[in-house]
Amino acid sequence: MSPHSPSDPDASHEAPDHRDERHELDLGQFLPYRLNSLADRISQALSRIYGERFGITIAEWRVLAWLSHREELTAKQIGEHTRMDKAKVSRAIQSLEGRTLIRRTQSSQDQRVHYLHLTREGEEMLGELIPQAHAWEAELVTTLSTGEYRDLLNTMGKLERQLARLEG
Amino acid sequence: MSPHSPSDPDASHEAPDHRDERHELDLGQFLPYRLNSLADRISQALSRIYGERFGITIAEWRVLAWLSHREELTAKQIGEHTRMDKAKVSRAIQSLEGRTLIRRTQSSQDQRVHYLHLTREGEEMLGELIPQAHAWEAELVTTLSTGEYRDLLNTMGKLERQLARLEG
DNA sequence: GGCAACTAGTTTCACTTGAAACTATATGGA
DNA sequence: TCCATATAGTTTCAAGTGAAACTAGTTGCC
Repeated sequence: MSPHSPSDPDASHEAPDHRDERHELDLGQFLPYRLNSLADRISQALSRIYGERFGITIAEWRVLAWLSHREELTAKQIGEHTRMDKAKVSRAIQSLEGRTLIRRTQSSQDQRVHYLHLTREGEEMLGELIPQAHAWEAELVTTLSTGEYRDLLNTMGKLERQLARLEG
Repeated sequence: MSPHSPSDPDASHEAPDHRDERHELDLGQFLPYRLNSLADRISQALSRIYGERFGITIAEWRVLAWLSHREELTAKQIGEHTRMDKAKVSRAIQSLEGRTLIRRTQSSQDQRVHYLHLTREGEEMLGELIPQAHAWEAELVTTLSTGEYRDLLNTMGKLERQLARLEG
C-alpha cells in the first residue's frame, strides 16, 4: 500500500457518522480529480482575460506565447510543445493569421512547412496580454510562500517525469 | 512584484544566448499552463482505465464515485460537487441508468427530483474500478515522499481558496 | 529517374460540449 | 385561489473537438 493513503471509498462503512465531512474528503483527496478541477478553474478564470479582453482562445494564446520566445516555429513544433493535436494547431493558426496577429512564410527548403512569426500587431497584443496574465498568476499565488511555490513546481516536475515513465 | 518570479516573456531580450533552454522554462514556469497540461495528461491516462477496461467516461466515473459514498444524491447535488454543468450530469445519468449501473427513484415530496443510487451491478463495478484507480494514483505519486504529497495537497487547497476569493 | 513510404498541414465527419430554451413541478405572495 | 417567480432536469442548437482521410510535397532506394 502507498504511504499516502489516498481516499478510500470503503472507509464510510467503518464510521457512518461524520459522513458529510468524510465523503467531501474522499474525492477531495483523490489527486487526479483535485488536480483536474483546480487546473480547470484556473484555465477558465484566465481564459476570461484572453477571451473577453483580447478575443482569443486558449489554443490561440498558446501559439502566441510560444511565438513570443522563438522567432520561427512551425505548426508541428508548436503542436509538440503544447501537446495540442495538429488539427487544433492548424485552426488556431488560421484564425490568428486571419486577424493578422501572425504571418506565415513558406520554407524554401521544404514547401510543406511554414514558419510562423508574430506581426507587429501580434507583438503589441502580447505586450499587453502577457503582463496581465502574469499579474493574474501573481495574485493567484500570493498566498503561497516562496518556498511553497518552488516546492509546488518541483513536485509537479516529479509527477510529470513519473507520468512519462508510466506512459512510456 | 510577486516574489515568485513567474516566467518573464521579455527576458529573452536580456540574454539572447541559451535561447533554447530559456524558452522551455518560460511557459514551463507559467503555473496555469503547467498545471493544466499535467492535469490533462493525468486525466487522459486515468481515463484509459475507465474507458478501456470499464467503458465509462470521466463524467460517468464522477457520478459513480460520488454515489459510492452517499446513499441518495440528486442530479443537482452531483453537479455541485463535481462542478459539471447540469446537461453533462443529465447525460451521464441517462447513460448509467441505461446500463443499469444506477437507479433513480422519484422523490415523493418533490416530483421534479430523483434520488440516485447504485445498483448491485454498479457497486460491483466500482468495487473493481476504485482499487485500480487508487493503485494507479499510488504508482503516480510513488516518487513523492509522504511530506511532499501532503504539501502538494495543502498547496492545492490554498490555491483553491485563493481562486474562490478571486472569483467571488 | 521512378516508385514506395513518409511527413506537414488541412479538411471532413461523427461526436461532445455548454448555453439557452424548454417542460414539469413547486413556492410565495396578493 | 391565482399568478409570478423559481427550480430540477431534459432537450435543442451552434460551436468545438479529435481521429482519420486527404493533399501536397519530400525522401530513400532500386
